[in-house]
Amino acid sequence: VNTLVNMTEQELDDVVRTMVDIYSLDLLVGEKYGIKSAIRAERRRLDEAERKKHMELFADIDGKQRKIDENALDTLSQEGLSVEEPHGDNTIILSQNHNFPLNLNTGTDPVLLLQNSGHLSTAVSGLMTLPDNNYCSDQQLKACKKQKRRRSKESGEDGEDRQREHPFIVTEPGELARGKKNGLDYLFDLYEQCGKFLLDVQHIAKERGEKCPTKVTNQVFRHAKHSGAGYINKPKMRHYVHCYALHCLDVEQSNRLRRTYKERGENVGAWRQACYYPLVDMAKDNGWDIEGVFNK
Amino acid sequence: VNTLVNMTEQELDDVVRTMVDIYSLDLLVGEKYGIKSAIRAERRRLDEAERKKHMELFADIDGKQRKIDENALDTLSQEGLSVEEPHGDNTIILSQNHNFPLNLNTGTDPVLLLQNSGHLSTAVSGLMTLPDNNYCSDQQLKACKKQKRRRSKESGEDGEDRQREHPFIVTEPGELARGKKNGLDYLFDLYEQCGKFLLDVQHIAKERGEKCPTKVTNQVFRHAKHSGAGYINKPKMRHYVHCYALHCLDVEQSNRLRRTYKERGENVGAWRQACYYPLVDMAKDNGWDIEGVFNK
DNA sequence: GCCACGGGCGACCAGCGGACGGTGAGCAC
DNA sequence: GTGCTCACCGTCCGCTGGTCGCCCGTGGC
Repeated sequence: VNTLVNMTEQELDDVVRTMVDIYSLDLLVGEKYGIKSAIRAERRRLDEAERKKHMELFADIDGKQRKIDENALDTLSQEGLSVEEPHGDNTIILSQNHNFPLNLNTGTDPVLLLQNSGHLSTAVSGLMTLPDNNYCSDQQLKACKKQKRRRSKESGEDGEDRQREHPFIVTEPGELARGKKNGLDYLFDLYEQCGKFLLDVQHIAKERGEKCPTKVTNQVFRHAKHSGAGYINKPKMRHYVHCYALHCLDVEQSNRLRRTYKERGENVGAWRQACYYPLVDMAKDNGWDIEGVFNK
Repeated sequence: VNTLVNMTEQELDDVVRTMVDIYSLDLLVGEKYGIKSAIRAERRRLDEAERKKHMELFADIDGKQRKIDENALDTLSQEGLSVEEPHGDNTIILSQNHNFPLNLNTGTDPVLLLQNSGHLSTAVSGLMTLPDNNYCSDQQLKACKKQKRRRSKESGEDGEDRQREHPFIVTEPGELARGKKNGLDYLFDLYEQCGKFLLDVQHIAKERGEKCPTKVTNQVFRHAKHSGAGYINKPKMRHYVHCYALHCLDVEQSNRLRRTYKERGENVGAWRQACYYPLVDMAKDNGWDIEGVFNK
């Protein structure tokens, strides 16, 4: 409990990042398991250890408070552990809450935070009208992140009470949907956006030396929503995945399908169904040769 | 809804397997999302569709029952869908419950199953002393898999009421632990076994064209347990992960550490802690050169 | 025999991946 | 205006990955 404690935060971050990378390799080789998480855990443990030391200094000034402080710290750091994920929230401004060891405030509305500390220091008061706050003190802040927050109006795409998106219709490539409908080009664009949001999340995670998703996870959807892209949601994106896949694997065929189905006046559901078959055929026909198509 | 239905199970399996592989590539390139699951879903949908057709033939014979049959089927097939995973259970005998579409019985004690049907047909009786049975009928058999089962006595490693494993002590390489203790060589052997179980699970999954884990998942632990390796469990394996990692990355250093700590008479906890530092140093020192060590 | 230590692993939890189907928007007439 | 089609996405669910701490095995005395 010495070498590491003497390292700077930056050094630790590097170490963790490197270990993470080693770990991935590890997995690919299929030999060993979990260095990454071990290191992450260790890092957190050490962070806490350091914090504790600092606290002890404080405590020495006020001996009586000491026990309490330490308990509080334990609780908090435990919270800190379980927070890891929600980091992703509110991170549109990429370089904001960087090396903040305890990320309790990160992603929490500043106003609410103030409320909380106030309440906590004065005892569980009856003044609290917000049920969430009650829960917060009861459950030791566990649910704070779930708090409703005002719509972030980052990059224009705002929208007040978020209406349901217009349904998709089968459009041929380049065609704009008429009436209150959305076209398939727009649908595919949503996937591109999703990809961008994934990159965002990955960068943020790497920057923090934390768990870094390899695919579009719930967290990515959350990030998208908080970044103002409320029109992106899991059920929808999952629904049309394979359509987008076809589009990526074989634009020609995808386009042909779109034209055919538009011509026939089929609805989106039918088109969506139809997208399975070329994919399956593709897989069946040349099993492995398809790889080439994927080289971006 | 024709091309695919005409394919044999075998063909479908191939297709799915291929699609799965494409999907992995997909992820690596970081371009698209979820073909695999789409195909899996589609496959299930088709399976069900076929089943339904069969049922309709049955139903035509007894028109009155038809509605009921279909409802039952819906419920059951829904069950079937969510079961996917537990497939892994009881699979030590690889070729036993193969193409069983609804695996409700799979992994359930035959005796208990009998009890269930009896009770279900006669109403919720007061004879039931097993609380689980109640739950079973209430929750439409959802919890049956959770039922305690008699210990499978596959490959010798039996053990009646499974005692807690002896604690580990720090041993030097090759040294057998004295008294009621286990040595570190044994610990590392557990990880090797874990790796074997992972391979098992992967093979089984591939064989079935189903989700195939890339690392040691809960399912692998389950498989290990059901295969008679009850002495392997998640908390333990996770606890010592990084020790095993060190052992794999640098046996020399790992061995040295073991000797030192044995000499000093340190306990396992201290040794475990100590295993972090060489790893971190390793990562710190030559960031990327460590890759070489991983080439098996 | 008895006690104190320390660690094995049962059981818990948040959040994940995945899925369904009720609203309610939308267009045709 | 009216009706009825259909698909968007709120909301659910079985698990998973990750963790904690109780219980009890264990060795020293």
